[in-house]
Amino acid sequence: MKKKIAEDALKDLSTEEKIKEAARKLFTQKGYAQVKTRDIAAEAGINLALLNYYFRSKEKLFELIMMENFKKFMDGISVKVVDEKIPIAEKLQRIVEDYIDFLTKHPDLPLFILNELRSNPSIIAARIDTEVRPIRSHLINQLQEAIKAGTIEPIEPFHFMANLVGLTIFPFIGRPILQRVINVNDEKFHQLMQERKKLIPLWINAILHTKKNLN
Amino acid sequence: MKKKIAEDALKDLSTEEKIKEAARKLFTQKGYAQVKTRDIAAEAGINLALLNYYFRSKEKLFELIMMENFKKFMDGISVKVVDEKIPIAEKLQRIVEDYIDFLTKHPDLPLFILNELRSNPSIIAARIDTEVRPIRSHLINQLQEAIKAGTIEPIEPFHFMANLVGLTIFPFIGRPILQRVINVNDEKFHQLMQERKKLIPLWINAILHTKKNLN
DNA sequence: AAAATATTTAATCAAATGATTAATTCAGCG
DNA sequence: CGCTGAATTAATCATTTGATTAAATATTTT
Repeated sequence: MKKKIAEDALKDLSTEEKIKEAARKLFTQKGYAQVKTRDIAAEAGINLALLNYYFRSKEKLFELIMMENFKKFMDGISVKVVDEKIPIAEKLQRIVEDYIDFLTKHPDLPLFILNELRSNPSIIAARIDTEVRPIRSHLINQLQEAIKAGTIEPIEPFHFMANLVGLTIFPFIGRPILQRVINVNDEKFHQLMQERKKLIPLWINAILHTKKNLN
Repeated sequence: MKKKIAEDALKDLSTEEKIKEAARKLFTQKGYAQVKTRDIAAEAGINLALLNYYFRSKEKLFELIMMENFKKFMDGISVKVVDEKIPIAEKLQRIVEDYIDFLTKHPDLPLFILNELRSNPSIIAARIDTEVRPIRSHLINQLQEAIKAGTIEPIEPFHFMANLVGLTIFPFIGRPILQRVINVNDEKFHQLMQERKKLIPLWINAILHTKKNLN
């Protein structure tokens, strides 16, 4: 019964949770094939057999992490967006702000999801239909109403969505390249991401008022 | 000596080239760890031992593909951009058009590079310094001159670059999600990408004329 | 405390995987 | 042809890797 003096960072967790945390970290960072069960065991500081004892197999454990990650990713999008009847400009501000906060906390998630989606389209595909479509349709409807009302210029919903998501997520995905090319340190990077919370809505707004968006 | 009647698509190549092509396809699509040497041998239609005979090891072969991919990725950026003294608006048109054509031909490259860069920062880092910096500095210089001249509103070079690259590349990276969320078929997708050749420069231009780009 | 149950460990297994070897076939050349 | 080196093959090796087992330890229940 040695008293553990704040030993291994967050490691006063149960064995099961230690394994899951280690798996989450490694899988999310490197993907399924790159991570060996022994890596997870080492990272969690537990015996290899315990992984199978608690989670039956590497694949089962991965699927668990996968689903949790995907849920996280989706929740990051959907919060506070669906029901409220606020104007689109203000809604964009909230979406972008929330999602940049989210990406700051989970910078590895987008690449994980994109990779998973490429190598395993079917599993995630279904969840997109059920979980993302509602949000999309709500937002896109609002967009199209604004177009009809003449408030903004016509634009393909695909372009609108690609721009919104691209402007928000890409800096985090492309961070290693961008930061090196433009020569920006970590502190400056985060400062810039905070700026983008205000700037992206402005830019999207500018885009939505640019003529000749169609044809 | 059976006459091969246009047998296996592009497979009148030498054995060495067959292996390389198979490796390029699989590595670029799935990454190093997911691809087994036996997969490459099968895809190339050759005996497993030939892989080591020609390329010594899986790792050597991967590094070769890696470097070629990276070079491709960089050439995609740098063409026609550096020296010419054309105005920034027109230069953007060329960059975007060239790069969308390039991405249409090599849609798997961005994700490959981003993954490689995350798991292996050092190797590629050096090449960014030598190969990308010159282009960057030229383009950024031109941007900052335009800002000084009052032609465009002030903007952080990082934001400018992230927006340009993000708007151009992200639709290709996020294609599986976007296409499903917005419900766009493959033909429509390519049509939209062609549209973006004209639209992205317009949008960037709108962004560059948005006030309060800096806090 | 004793029994029962849950957790943990060390050792080992079987399959997968990267690599090598030795033998065989092929191609060019005198 | 018959020789020579390159190309190819089948078989095998050694290591890695996911998984299992049986024994040991800890915890809970009675």
